[in-house]
Amino acid sequence: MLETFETVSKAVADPSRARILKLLEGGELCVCQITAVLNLAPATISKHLAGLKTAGLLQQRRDGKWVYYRLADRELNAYARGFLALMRTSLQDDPTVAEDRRVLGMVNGVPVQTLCDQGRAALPLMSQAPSTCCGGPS
Amino acid sequence: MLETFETVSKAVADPSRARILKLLEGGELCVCQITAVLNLAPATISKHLAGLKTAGLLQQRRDGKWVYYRLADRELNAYARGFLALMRTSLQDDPTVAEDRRVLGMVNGVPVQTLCDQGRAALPLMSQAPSTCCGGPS
DNA sequence: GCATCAAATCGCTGAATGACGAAATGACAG
DNA sequence: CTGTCATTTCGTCATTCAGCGATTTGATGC
Repeated sequence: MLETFETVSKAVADPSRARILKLLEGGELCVCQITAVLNLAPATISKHLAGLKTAGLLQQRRDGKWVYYRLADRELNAYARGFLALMRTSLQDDPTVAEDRRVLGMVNGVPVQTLCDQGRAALPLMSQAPSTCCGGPS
Repeated sequence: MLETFETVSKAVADPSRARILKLLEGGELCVCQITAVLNLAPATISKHLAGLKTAGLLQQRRDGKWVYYRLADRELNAYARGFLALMRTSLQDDPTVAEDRRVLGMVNGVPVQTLCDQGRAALPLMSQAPSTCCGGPS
């Protein structure tokens, strides 16, 4: 029990994984969509998703070449349920989470296929790293 | 915000710190009492307590030579409040937490002064490590 | 003052973990 | 069957962190 609690809380206690959970509150997403929003290496995202799934926080669905993840709705252990509920009321006004949601909006405007092909370059305008274009730090 | 959330969730996501939080749900305790129950080095306990305090989960009170810690009731940030509430409904039936409560019962039967002097040796019977007395593993 | 003692801090070590690139997996198209 | 491509796994590196002993801090009492 303590072990399960530890697994779930450790899963939540990482900024990248917390961002993923907040992203998925809007509904299921393909791995490459999550990767585009968080702007991390696919291997890194994959490992985070595996950890969240192990903790019982996420469920998985395969559709052709793509794998979609969503917040667990059944099969969740008692602690996963509690933490997901807590997440839902947390970080609502966090700037990073808000920015992620904004980028997700752009990501949703692009077919998954295009996104997988081109990654962040597929997004309309403003992408890549927090860039210094148009007069960033000198 | 994400940073605060991370601090609080990381603070909770450790078995020893979770045990401390569960212990303090029964009311404030002196450092040496917590040390006796968890059976860890004082330095380790002190570091955990400092971390929990930094996260806004605990408050501190000095009484002579002793320092008492309790769950934060005011001054707690939004996340600390949420996590403390979650903790209260979690691990209620966990064996480790139950054992801790049992040991705490014995600790409460001993004056703090005696406890500080003798540590776990001050407890009535059954103490030290999960011992193998009376026919443990052969 | 000065000794005492609980607690906190410092410095260290071993283990766990986040991030990545490279290679393996597994589903699909031809 | 073979190639392609999204995802996962593997191996590695750098960082973080739990735990402890040694030392310092700070309040008490003589």
